[in-house]
Amino acid sequence: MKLYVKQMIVKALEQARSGGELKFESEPDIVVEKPKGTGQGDFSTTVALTLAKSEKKSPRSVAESILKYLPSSSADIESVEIAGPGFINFKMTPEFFLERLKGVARQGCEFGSVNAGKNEKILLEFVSANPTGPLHIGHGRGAAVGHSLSLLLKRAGFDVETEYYVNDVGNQMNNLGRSAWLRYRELFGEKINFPDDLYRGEYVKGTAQEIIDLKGKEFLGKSEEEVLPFFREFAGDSILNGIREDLAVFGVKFDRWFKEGSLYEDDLVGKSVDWLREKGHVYEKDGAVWLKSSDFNDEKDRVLVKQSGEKTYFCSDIAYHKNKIDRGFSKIIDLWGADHHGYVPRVQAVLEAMGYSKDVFRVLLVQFVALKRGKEKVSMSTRSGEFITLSEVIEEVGVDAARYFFLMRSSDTHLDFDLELAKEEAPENPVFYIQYAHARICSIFRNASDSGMVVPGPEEVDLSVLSEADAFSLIHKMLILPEVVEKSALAFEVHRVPHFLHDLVSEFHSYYAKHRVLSEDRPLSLARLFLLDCVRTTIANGLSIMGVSAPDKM
RNA sequence: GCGCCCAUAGCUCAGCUGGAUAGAGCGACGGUUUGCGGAACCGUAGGUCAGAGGUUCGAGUCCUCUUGGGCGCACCA
Repeated sequence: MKLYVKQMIVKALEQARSGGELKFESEPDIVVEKPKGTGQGDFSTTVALTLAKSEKKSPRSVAESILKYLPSSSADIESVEIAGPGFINFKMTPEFFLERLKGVARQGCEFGSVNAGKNEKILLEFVSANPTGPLHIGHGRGAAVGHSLSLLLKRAGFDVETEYYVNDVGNQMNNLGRSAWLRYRELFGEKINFPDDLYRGEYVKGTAQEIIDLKGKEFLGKSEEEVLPFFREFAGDSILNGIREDLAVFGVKFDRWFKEGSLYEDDLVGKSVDWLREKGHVYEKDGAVWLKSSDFNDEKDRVLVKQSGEKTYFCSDIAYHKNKIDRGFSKIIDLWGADHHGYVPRVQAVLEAMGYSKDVFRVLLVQFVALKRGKEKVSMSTRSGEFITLSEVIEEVGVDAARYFFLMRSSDTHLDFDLELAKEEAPENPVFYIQYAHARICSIFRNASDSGMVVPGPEEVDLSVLSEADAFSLIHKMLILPEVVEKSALAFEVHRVPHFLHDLVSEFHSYYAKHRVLSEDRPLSLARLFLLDCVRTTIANGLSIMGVSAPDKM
């Protein structure tokens, strides 16, 4: 929609230049926006202000030069005028908006899709929590943001795949196996002094019980060495299955679950090290193998292979990221908890050492979630294993509210998640505010069909009876969705979607309160039904990006 | 000590590549319905955009410093 105005300005600028009135060399950035104030038209541009300096003229006189070459009125434009320090304001005709409104109905659930991504292949990795314990609320934020981001990017025309990286090797898995083994013996009555550095959470007892149910006392009396492989794998699989289930309940699915272990099966890890060594980025010191990451903006060098001969987590991560790029993605995006930010330069360094372009890899950091119950902070201590799990939160507040709350804030600020507010079916709860609007519209449709009226199609509806300013304001708002999708996708900022929806819905409720939809005036009723159907579509499409349902009734 | 993130109304937060008078929600106060869902609507109060410099025609937005908070600085994953 703005593009249309922008193109007009571009044309006018070109003409003004060939007419000798302006002398800019390269086309300036043209900002077109919806003015905040009333009486400032439907669109506004600041080009004249931007150009003023290089043209060595006052902004207003630049604006006047541009204005000469703009159509002062047409089928789409009602008027163009200069305002304030040099803004050029456009007022559009009703037909301009009404035609585009019909477009919303024609596009239906496709409305809001754009092709800004041009089918670029993106791999989005998120959650990727170690299978050493159930997902907690922080992972929930990552899951909601990651999944919605994938939906958003798809809507914006990217070819997106999602992936969960399963860290199924290494020390933590050994610790998990050992924890299960100790709990197993404990369940048979042995007195265990449970070490602090192992997993103390209740869930490990559950896993131990599962093993007993399956294998009985088969392992009793054996050495840790003997039983560890079984316990490690069993516990890991059991917990991973739990994670899968939790995510499924949350509506989050992955295209692929990528196991760290598979990198070792194909020796991709060893090959990556060899390859880096050939390039001269690897050296040996103190019996370990190091990467010269300090050559690539990392603060110091990093160990790839420990003295013990074991490879570090970083080492397999190198192979993993190389593998991702080799699979043909032009962009790989990782969503990490903010506590991993120190790890970013390291991965960037190694990818650069490997010769990949800097902007292939992008990390999005998601800040912490503080759980609250009203004013009270709910303490979360991972050490004791006493944290609130994602599934507990979902159980308490529901999928829709949980997802909405995770998505409503910019992910680079801390999030206060208020359990009381999220589960309240009250006006304070923003999820219900939006869903309520959708249900309300559906309810009007039900009433309409009771009196023999159906929402008309875009080809048959007569919208000329829509004249109130509120309707046009509502239409303008709806038509912004494609821009919201494009901009938030390019910025990787999902939170703009719920903010847009909240604004839109607020205008709808206000319209509803002022203008009765169903009345004796049949043509007007039909036109308003059509208008609301488009609002409904817009709400539903927006909610679908968030993975939140759009209910017909509540 | 070094590095990253954050600081906007009483609270929780928006503010898109710098643009017109800084916006919502909640909370507070007051109002609206014998009609389409009152889970709603309308109004009032509430701000030195942490502080100080700087760049600019123009700064909440960009730069520097200070203060305050979060996080990270492993041969853990």
